[in-house]
Amino acid sequence: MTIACKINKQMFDQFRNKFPLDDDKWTDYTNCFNRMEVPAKTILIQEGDIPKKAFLIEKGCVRAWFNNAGKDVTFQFFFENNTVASIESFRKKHPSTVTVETIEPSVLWFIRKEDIDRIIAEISEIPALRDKFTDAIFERTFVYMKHHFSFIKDTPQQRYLNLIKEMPQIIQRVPQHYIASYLGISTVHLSRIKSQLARGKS
Amino acid sequence: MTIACKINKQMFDQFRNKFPLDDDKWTDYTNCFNRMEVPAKTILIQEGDIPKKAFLIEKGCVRAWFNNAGKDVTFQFFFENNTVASIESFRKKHPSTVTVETIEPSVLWFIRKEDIDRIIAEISEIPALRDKFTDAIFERTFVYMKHHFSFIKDTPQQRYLNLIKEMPQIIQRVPQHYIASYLGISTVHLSRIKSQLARGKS
DNA sequence: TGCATTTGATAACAAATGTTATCGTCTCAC
DNA sequence: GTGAGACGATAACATTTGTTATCAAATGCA
Repeated sequence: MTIACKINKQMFDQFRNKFPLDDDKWTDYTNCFNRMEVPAKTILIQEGDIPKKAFLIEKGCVRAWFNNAGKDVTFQFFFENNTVASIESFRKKHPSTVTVETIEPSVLWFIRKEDIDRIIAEISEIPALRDKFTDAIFERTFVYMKHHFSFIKDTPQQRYLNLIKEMPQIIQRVPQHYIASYLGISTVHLSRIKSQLARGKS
Repeated sequence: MTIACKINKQMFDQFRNKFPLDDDKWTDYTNCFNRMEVPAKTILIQEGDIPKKAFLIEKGCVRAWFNNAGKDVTFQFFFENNTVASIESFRKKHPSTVTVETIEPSVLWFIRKEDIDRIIAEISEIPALRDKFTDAIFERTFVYMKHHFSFIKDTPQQRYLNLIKEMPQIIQRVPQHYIASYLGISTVHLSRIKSQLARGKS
């Protein structure tokens, strides 16, 4: 099921100029990534396990979800070039509170936690890269802040409109009941919102 | 209205052992903080302005809120020993998207952005302190993640119960309509939740 | 002290949202 | 192919939540 190899790293070329590293280090780091192709509904991280890997998506899409009173609640979606990790588990060494699962057949690059830790430790000594890392964490924080904002102030319809504005592809690629739980509403209500919008526009 | 001074830094002693710094640096850093006493409803950061200061609360409480279609929506509460800053504005040099305002008469210590930037740059060269800083950002991220979780999966009543569990003091110290908007519900509904809980328990 | 304002509870009604059930379409494994 | 299950729309009804209005108590300020 999993086909891993260490060749064909041209996928990473698009990121090359973003990291001021010499070629040796670059090769070292990109060599930590292993390619894998998996079908839809493959579980990458299991809720309750301590995750040992993070993933970069070359092709496909992925969701993070958790079980709430028997129902599955989707927490986040990931698409091409997103990195997927249970950052809270990585940081706190707790079991993951979410399951991470492919939605489509996907091409992923995985990297082991030991390697991530080493790379972070190394780049933290280089101010420019350390700042990049800090920026990345802040960006993630701001995304969640924005979600918090949105849940406090917006109606479900507005949240839906925001979502299709920010991730238009989501409509085509993600089953609607995942989107509904991500928005915190029932599938029936999402369906109603869609038909309202369709009627309103015609 | 603002009484600032540079003496009486014993307030900071409680944090002394958390920071592996020599005494000179410690004095340098704590000297960047200025004490101020302000009445309730003092605006510390104005929505739309580029904030120049951050605050540490010695005594009192503070809320961050923003204007949404004419209504004020409370985003976050702060109590003793919390630090208050518009981190997104600091990081991105954007105008603040929230107003920060005292709820009670408060004793605060403020620090200027230039000083923060210098201190962060300096401690980033010391691995132990750099890690503390990174941890702090992650912690903030996890708090917002938890909020996001909660809005997706919990009812308003559950969110209210969570809140009084995590910040019991909030009930005594914060007007209920601020709490309602923080929970994303109307004041009437919060009132109903409270009376339901009271009836259920008796 | 006394008055204006803020705060909070409650009722009545309106609107939003959830639940359950049904149906048609689509997809995918065999 | 084909049959089971996944998916999405819709209806009918139940429940939750919001809105507006009213009142009483608490609070702050002149």
